[in-house]
Amino acid sequence: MTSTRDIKAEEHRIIRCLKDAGVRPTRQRVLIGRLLLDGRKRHVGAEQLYEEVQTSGQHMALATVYNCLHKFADAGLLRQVKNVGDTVLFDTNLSEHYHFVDIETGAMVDISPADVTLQKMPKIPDGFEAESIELTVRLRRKTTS
Amino acid sequence: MTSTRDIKAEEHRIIRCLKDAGVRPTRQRVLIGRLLLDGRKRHVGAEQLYEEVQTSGQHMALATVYNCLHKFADAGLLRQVKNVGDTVLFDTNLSEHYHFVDIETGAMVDISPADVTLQKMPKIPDGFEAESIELTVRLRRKTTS
DNA sequence: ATAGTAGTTTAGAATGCTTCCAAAATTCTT
DNA sequence: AAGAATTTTGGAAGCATTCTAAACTACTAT
Repeated sequence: MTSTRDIKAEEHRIIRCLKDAGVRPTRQRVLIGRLLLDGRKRHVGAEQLYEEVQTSGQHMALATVYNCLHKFADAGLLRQVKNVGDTVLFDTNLSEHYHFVDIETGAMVDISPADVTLQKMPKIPDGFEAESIELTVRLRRKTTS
Repeated sequence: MTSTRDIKAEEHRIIRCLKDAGVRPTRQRVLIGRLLLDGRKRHVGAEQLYEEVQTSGQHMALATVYNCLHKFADAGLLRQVKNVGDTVLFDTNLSEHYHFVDIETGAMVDISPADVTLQKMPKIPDGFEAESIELTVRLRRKTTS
């Protein structure tokens, strides 16, 4: 059971979090913050998040969900994941890590950097710097033949 | 100067190549084969290839370009690249390698597997097998400040 | 508090890449 | 050369995402 007081406390935490990140805490952003910035590590798409918002009883334009996600990502509260399918996903796990991706379902599972060692790294071309390193292992369900 | 005879020889090479891959060598596929299966390693999108076809003086529906690219990829003549931007690219380099991607332009440069060492690899989840391992280094142009 | 202003939200339209469609054309087989 | 199967085609449709311009809301200075 989540009391009204708990919700208020949670809201304050989110509002502080948003302000610290330089993001104006609007009603919509606080709600999305509550859904995404709760410590759970997950990979969300706009459409899916939109549905979660509806389920929570609130309404919000789909465009707003997109706006928020991008704003959060720009502010460093989320990370945009670019390796997968047709749809853009956002990752609540901000620490360095990599991904397994099920090519059937698109489901993603994190790979801890402890499980991978990039011993030798290629030389970055002159005039550039690495913005991110993405390692993705695509998985196929084994044929049980 | 490319003689008519050279073109015929090239065409035969492509036709054999397609047949060997189990792909019916239609006029359109042979033309695209001439453009893509010439040994050059590059990353092409449908729209771009469509323009190359036009430039070559031939006509072909855009849908056919998409069809061909997918058919070629299914047949193992090309490799679909999934890490980048909004647009699907196909890679003529079939050997194992990774990519630098300029986040501004989307331009890609191959990374030789000789330049990277994946010393330790994460354990593949039960019931799955790795279909591919993608390593992408996103590059930002250095701010010359 | 209040008014002003800068930033946000909104619904729906617009975009752009890709796929679908059903008819016409082409390729392979016999 | 005829038949069967596969491809091509142009345009329509689909879909995730972005755009738009008007209404609204959060902050700031009064």
